[in-house]
Amino acid sequence: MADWLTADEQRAWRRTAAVFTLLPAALDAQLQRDAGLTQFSYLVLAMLSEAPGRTMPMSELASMVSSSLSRLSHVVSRLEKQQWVAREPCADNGRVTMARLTDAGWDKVVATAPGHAAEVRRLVIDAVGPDRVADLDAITGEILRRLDPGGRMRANPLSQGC
Amino acid sequence: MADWLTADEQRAWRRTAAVFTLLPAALDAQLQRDAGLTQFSYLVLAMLSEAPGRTMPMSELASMVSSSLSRLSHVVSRLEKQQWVAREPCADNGRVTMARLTDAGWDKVVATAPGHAAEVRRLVIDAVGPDRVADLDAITGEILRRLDPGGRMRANPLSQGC
DNA sequence: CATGCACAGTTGAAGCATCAAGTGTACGGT
DNA sequence: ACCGTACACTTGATGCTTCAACTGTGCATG
Repeated sequence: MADWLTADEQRAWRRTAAVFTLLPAALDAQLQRDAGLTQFSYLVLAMLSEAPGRTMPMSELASMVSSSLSRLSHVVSRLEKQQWVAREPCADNGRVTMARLTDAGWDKVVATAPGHAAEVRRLVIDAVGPDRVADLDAITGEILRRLDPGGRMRANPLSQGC
Repeated sequence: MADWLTADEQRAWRRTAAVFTLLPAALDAQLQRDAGLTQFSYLVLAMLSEAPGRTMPMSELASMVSSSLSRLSHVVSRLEKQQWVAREPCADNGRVTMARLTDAGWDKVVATAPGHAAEVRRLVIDAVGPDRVADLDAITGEILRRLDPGGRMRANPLSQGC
């Protein structure tokens, strides 16, 4: 079977692929264990916690967390059941729905963020070392440019301290 | 809300997190569209295609693709239904099951690999540029060391030319 | 103001992943 | 030979994600 990448490229990609398998699993495991949250649902809460009024239209939130509206809608339904998020119609525009972080949701984020941030630091930031954080930033920036040619991406932050 | 990472670290992490959302989705989309395969199921086929005799014990295969035995078992069941993989008992050891890539499975890999490799090159290798492939290799290597402290990881290659 | 179209969002079904439990095989000790 | 334990899986249920279809709102056009 032909080699489509050079040996060096292949090694780099194989390692990258392994990280793509293991890192999300590790971060999910920490959040699930300590907070009963998915990385994704945590991200949703975290983004809301930074929004003005802790409130955002669903579609804006969806683009912030890089998800489909459908996926977000399902997740918000679950978060609503736990009373961490509330849905409200928008006065200005009849077809937008606002997602608002409740006080309980805020408390949840506050309780969850430090542990998650620590895990991110341990597994990523400290792992690559202070010298290489800039390289990581540059590399992921280049890849993002390919993935999101329009540059339409929002920050997609894992939020406060993450 | 306190900042648990410095501004530089945070930016690097947010970009990284965005890549972790978008890149697997992009690669999955290509494979799904062109071959009706998941990235994971393709990886399983690809690993088998490189094994001697195109055959491997389930548990070895699982560690190669960094998955639980449970997940692998479900996926192999599906691949078996499509006649791409066959399960066979092992003569030497009554408790191992061998997974074997069938001829049809081999053909499937051959048909699928080039397109997938091209997408990997486009989105990752060419995106980071030849100068930075070594950096990518180093960074992912460091992260892997944290994720897999025992060093028990297999190569986790995306195989031929990927 | 009627028609058509695009946008914002929801819903239900189907597929895949994860978890907990179960089966059966090897192996160590007694 | 017997027992307990650890290993190599498999299976079924549950939950999340994705996909396709649907509702309802705004907006442009004639």
